[in-house]
Amino acid sequence: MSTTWITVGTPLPSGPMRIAVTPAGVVTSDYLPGDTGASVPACTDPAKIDAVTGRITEYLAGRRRAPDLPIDWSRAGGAHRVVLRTLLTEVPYGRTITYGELAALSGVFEGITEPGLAARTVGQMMAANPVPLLVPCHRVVAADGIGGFGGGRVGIEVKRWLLTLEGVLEPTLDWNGPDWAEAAGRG
DNA sequence: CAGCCGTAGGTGA
DNA sequence: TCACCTACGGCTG
Repeated sequence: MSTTWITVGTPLPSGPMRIAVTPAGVVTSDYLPGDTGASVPACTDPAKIDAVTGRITEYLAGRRRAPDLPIDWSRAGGAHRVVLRTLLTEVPYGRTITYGELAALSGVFEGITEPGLAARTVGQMMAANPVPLLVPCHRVVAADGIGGFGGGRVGIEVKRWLLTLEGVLEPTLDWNGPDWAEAAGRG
């Protein structure tokens, strides 16, 4: 499977994102475009670059409710994939769900009775989400707060930024995204 | 209210 | 294949 990278500039606190695409769709996205090995070449297909760049840019500008890019699910299998797909299809823009609620909704943890175990496992799965942003793992929060996020210290800032974009959180003074009042319908 | 701990899936070597 | 590391949450002191 040929994989190529596309770097997309964003207003996120973490800076540009790195998106890996295959013929099937987006297989990996990463908020922190580290030097992930030289074996993967940059994408040179203008159509793909336009689609990926355009839709992510529009989503982050508040002009689109989801990136709506095709996802290559090959990096997530079994229960992991079920949970990610449940999140993608059941939790809409501007809504949040707790780790425990998503666990129950996915139906993957039927036999688990240990309190908190299913929720923690979902946290693991979110942390291992191969396509953050496309699968809105930022909408999954802890029962008693915002929960965590990958990518070190800047990670939680990215989560807060995305939740602010979707009108879940109120913007801070350094908010650099689209007009929140307009996006929230308070015009 | 602030820790502590159980438990299982992902990831890198 | 193995060891290590968590993006939680209920319970205890």
